[in-house]
Amino acid sequence: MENPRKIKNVLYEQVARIGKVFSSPKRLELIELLCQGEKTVETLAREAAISVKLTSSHLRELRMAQLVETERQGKNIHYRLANQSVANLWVQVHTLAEERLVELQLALQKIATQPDDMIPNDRESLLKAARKGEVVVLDVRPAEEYLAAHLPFARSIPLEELRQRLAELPKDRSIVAYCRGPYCLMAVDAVALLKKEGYTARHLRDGVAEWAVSGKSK
Amino acid sequence: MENPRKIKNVLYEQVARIGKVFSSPKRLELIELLCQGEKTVETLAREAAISVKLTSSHLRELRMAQLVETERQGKNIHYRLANQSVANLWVQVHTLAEERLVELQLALQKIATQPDDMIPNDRESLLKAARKGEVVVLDVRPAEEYLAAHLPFARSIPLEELRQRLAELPKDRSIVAYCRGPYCLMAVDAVALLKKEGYTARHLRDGVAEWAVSGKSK
DNA sequence: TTTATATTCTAGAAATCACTGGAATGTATT
DNA sequence: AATACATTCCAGTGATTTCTAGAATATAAA
Repeated sequence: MENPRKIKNVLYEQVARIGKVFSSPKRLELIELLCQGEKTVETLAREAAISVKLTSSHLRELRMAQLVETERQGKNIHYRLANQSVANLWVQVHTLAEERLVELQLALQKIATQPDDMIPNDRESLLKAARKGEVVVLDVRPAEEYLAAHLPFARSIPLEELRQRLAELPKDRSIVAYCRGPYCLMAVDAVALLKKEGYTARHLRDGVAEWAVSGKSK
Repeated sequence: MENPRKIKNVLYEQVARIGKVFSSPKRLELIELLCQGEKTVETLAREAAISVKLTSSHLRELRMAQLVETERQGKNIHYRLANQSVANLWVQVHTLAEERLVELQLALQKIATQPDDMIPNDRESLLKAARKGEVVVLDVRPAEEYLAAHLPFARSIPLEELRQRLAELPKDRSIVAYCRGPYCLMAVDAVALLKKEGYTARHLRDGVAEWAVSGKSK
């Protein structure tokens, strides 16, 4: 048996490899995007608003920590999370951050313009209402992300197409929009647009990854 | 409303503050120690085998990320985790690391000398056997850690005292020892000692923090 | 075969981090 | 009041990280 101290050092160093991945804001944003489904480097770069080169080097870190897998499809390389635990860990980390960091709580308050716009996280009753058709659950993310995974009973109208496709939505029922999660502004924008057009609309704070942690996504 | 990109940057930067804490091997070890209960700086330094100064500076990082709380008791300052979510996150991080990193799996194999020494993680049946008194669940951590929290039905004999207190243990029943978790060697040592002395002994891979994640610790 | 496209690799600059030693702070003991 | 003890703060050094720019690679299209 080797020196116990050396063995321990190896163990904690290995765990720290995972922690390191979650220590950079840009990488966190890439992970959140990958929680929405597999994406190419170019797409990730565009959606995270950073250069392709920088995206590639952050993805390299994710690869070296075995947290993503890649697959070449023609000219593009598609990245996806290695498994559901990675998405779960992202949710745990940002949830803990929201619990503990006042600065984050304050920044989040800036997003939710009116408090009434956000519905409480009572998943059971939302699910029930959605099943009965009392509310329309609206996924405003890009169509590919909806196809990769979406909440039960959700309909897809990407934010970009929402203005033209308003007619598809009923005015006599409450609309609940959601997007990638609490740091995504698409659902907020969707609600603002819908309310201006005379709809009853609120938005859901959580995205698919957050729901999955509670074991209710589809 | 401000520039959405700037708001997002603030959000991810804040979450990264939490991630950064988990990106250093020494800090991870300190967190694991704090999962066992509150401790002084000196104790943490000794148990993590690093200098008090370095311990203090790592604890400073934990404090600045609001993940620990401190309380002065006489000459000493006691550190404790801010809440259970911090311990849960540690468990999630090391579990993911064990899932994904071959290097970690290999290093862990070096610890568990004989595979039979470790019992499978069937918590229900262990609990049942412990309740009936068919097995003795033995906590070999220091007494303070046992007092802070321990598994149901567990008895405390710190590893240091085990040799002198062997008589307290029955030879006709199976003994299941546990310690701080999978990276702690105390339970392994305890089992080695017990087997040499003619006891039937195995060890539990998980510690209190790992059990708490499944909601079964006391 | 040439050209365009998507991605990675390499090198370098600026910022940050881990760690060490010395000084400072705050509490308990004498 | 003086001393000892536990802990933190500060300054400095070497290592690491983030990001940018240029070169290299691999595939698809012409």
